[in-house]
This record gives sequence, C-alpha cells and structure tokens, in this order.
Amino acid sequence: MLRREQVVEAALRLLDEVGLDGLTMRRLAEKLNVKAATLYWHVKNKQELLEAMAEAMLADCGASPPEAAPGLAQAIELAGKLRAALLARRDGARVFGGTYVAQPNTLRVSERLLGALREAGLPLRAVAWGAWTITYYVIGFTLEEQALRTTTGAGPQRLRAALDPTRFPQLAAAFSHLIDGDLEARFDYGLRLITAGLRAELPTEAEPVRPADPQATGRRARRRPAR
Amino acid sequence: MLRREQVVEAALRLLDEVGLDGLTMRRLAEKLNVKAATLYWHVKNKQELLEAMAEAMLADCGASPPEAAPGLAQAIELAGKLRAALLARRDGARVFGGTYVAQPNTLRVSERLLGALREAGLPLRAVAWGAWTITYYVIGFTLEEQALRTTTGAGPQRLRAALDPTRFPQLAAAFSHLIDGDLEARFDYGLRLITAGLRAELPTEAEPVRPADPQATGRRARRRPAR
DNA sequence: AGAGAACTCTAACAGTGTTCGAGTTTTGAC
DNA sequence: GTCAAAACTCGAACACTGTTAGAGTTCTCT
Repeated sequence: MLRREQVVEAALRLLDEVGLDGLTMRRLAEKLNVKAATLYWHVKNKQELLEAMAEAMLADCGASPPEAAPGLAQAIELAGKLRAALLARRDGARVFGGTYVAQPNTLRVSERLLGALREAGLPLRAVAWGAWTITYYVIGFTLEEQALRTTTGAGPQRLRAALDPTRFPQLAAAFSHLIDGDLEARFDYGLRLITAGLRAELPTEAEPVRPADPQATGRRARRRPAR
Repeated sequence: MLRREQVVEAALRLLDEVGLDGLTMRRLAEKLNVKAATLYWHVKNKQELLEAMAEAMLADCGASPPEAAPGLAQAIELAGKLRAALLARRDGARVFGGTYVAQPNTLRVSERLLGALREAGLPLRAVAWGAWTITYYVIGFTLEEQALRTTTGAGPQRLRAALDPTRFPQLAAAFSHLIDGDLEARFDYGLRLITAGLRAELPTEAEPVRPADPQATGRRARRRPAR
C-alpha cells in the first residue's frame, strides 16, 4: 500500500538521481515497485506532483523561527535558508520556479520573511515589495547557480571562448570578477545590496512610523502604545 | 529553401501563439510548410533552437547604447529594457532562463550593463557582482510576472484562498500590498533597492579608486562638482 | 459474509524529440 | 551544357512521454 507522502519522497530522491529532465512517471513508478498508472491514484497529474515536491523541499526552511537578530539580519538569514533548501536538491530551483505553490511550508517562509522585515521597522509597502525583491533575487540566483553546477565549466568556458576583448571590453575587463569562485560570497553580496537599499526605507527618527511590535511575530494593535 | 534565420523567427512567432509548452518541432515544421525532420538540417536540436530564440529576443535590447545619464540611471534603463525584451514574447523569461547563451546580442547586453556600472564610478568587483545581482533580479521577477500573466488571477486567488489570518498574520496584513497592481512599479522598486545599495559601494572622496577610463563611453568624474 | 471503498493493473492513445537513409534540388567548376 | 558535390527535404520509424478507461484485486467495516 502506497501513500501520497511516499510518492513525493521517492520523487525527490529520484530527482536527485536523474535530474528534472529524467524524472518521469514510469521511472518513479519503477522505484516504488508499481506501474505508472498507479501513481495517478495518489496524484492528480505530474504538475501536482511537482508542486508537492516544491512544497516538501521547503519543509525545514521556515520550520524554526529565525534566531533573534537585530534589523535586517533575520531577513538575510531567511534568504540564505531558502537558497540552501533549493540547492539541497538537484534542479531544486527549477522545480520551485516552475510551480506556483500556496501551501503551508511555502506560505510559512513568506510569512517569516515578511515578519523579519516588519520587525526591522519597515513600513508595510516596503515590507511587501522588499520581500518580493528578495524572493525574486534568490530564485534567479539559485536558478543560475544550479544551471552552472550541473554543466560544470560550461558557463565560464563558453563565455571565455566568446570573449573578444575588442568587441566586449567591459566583459573582458571584469571577467575575473565575473567568474571568481565563491558563489556563497556572490549571493551574499547581492543580498546585502538589497538590504542596504531597504535600510534607506526605514522611517527616520524625525518622522517615525509606528514600528512593528517587538514581541512574537505578529500580533496586534500597532496603534500608538496606549499613550 | 529555408534558412536558419527563418526557422528561428517562425519559432518566435509560434511561441507567441501557443506558448513554450505548445512549441513542438512538428508544429513549427507545419508553420513552415515542411516536415519535422527538415528542421534538424538547420538546427542541431530543440535546445539549440531555444538558445537561438533566446539570443534573438535580445536583438534590440542592447542595440543602441543607453542615453547618456548620470550615475546609475543607465543601469536602471538597461534593466528595464531587458525586462521589456523578455516580456515582449510569451514565456520569454522561461525561454531565456532555461538556456545558457554566450552569443553577441546577449553578451552585448551584459557589456552595456557592466559599462553603465563602471561609468557610475564603481570599483571593478562591485561592477561585476552588481551586474549579476541586477540580472538575477530581472530574470526572477520577469519569470514570476509572466507566470502570473498567463494564468490570470490564479496566483492572487489561490493565495487569498489559502490565507488563514491566524496562521499567517503577516501575509494577511501585507496582502493588499503584496498583490497591489502595478508590476511596473514593483519592478522599479526592487531595482532601486539594488541601485541604492550600489551607491553605497561608490568610493568615498577620501580614498578614491581610479574611476573607469573616461574615453569611449566613459565620461567622467562624478566626484564632487569641481567645487 | 458481504458491500463498498481503496488501491493496482493491463492496455492503449496521442503525442514528443530525434535519427536513418533515400530522394530531390541547387550550386559551381570544367 | 554536363555532372559531381553540396544543400536540402522527406517518409518511416524508434524509443519515449503523460494520461486515461476499465477491469481486477485487496482491504475495511458493519
């Protein structure tokens, strides 16, 4: 007897083995000692399976609240966790980017990110739009990172080959920095650009906007504090 | 007689009609009054075709240099042009994001972006990494934007449906801002967060780094105004 | 024991990207 | 103008893909 949960787990394991392009219903069925048609009892179709996989990938991501930290450090930590979760599985970013998920794990990550930005004291629009910006950046970055990772060297090599310094002087000049290794550092750099931009959105002390209430995450009444 | 160029053009037109998932070699062949096998004379395989399409989409994007503009305005303009080029074709972002292109049009866009950042006076590492950040953001944003566009309302509706305010208070509170309309404005907002962060990377007057070479596109010295 | 739900299977459908080898057309040198 | 080589097109097939209908089995509960 098979449970939907097992199907999703097996699909994630298979994903690691064969990648998104190799992930077929028949192969997945084989892994479960079952025929392909059986899967359609547990899952509406492949798209739904992919969404379930995307959702499952974020299980640990927003599980525990970020450590208490001042300002935007929490948001940075969350973005790092999201990237890590996508990187943890082969083609994880492609799976995630190809689906639109509105399920608990995914929502909780957004919830936590919004909470972090709000706690940092940002006005509500900056919270919402800033969260979008961070999310898009993480997805775009991780997408490219995994594309590079699977075809090792293909990116830089093809780039270098195509690089005529007279036609593309800027590319040639920046080349060493463009490819210089540590993806971790590059990710962080971009993230910090965004958060630096967000810091400028903080209300000044002169004209204070009511800050997010400090306790817990959400809660109430941010009208002026009793006075 | 068929030319490779015509194949790519027809593929782009077909993409607009049927979307990326509907783009099949047989359908494309039909449009060209030809059988599918013929296409493989002009194109190695479908992946190569997609790369050629991605490259063609950027034809007008970096064609003319950005208007002379102070500081980071050029970079912002370029990012907008890139987004526009991807939005111009159905599923454009998915096509572009799914390929790794190192061909003239694509390289020229990067070249122009790097040039803009350098002209703004940024040190070389900030030029390179900043360009990556902007690129990833544009791709991630446009990807999501087109996903929303094709399944109208599906995103916000599903989100709203899943929104239990007691479990996801931050999402509920920010909801109206999260979905509020103008994607143009949201795009710009994120872009400006990044460029604001980049401005902080400008060398201070105290310890100046040699500015980008002035000739060519360059123009100069945005350090204090002559004084 | 028996009814109904839960689950699995076989077989097939319509469609996919891609290749092979044989045909046709065009081109350029003599 | 001839004729070989190159450029191009095609029919037929291969090995897959996601998905469904319907029949068959196994389990659960009264």
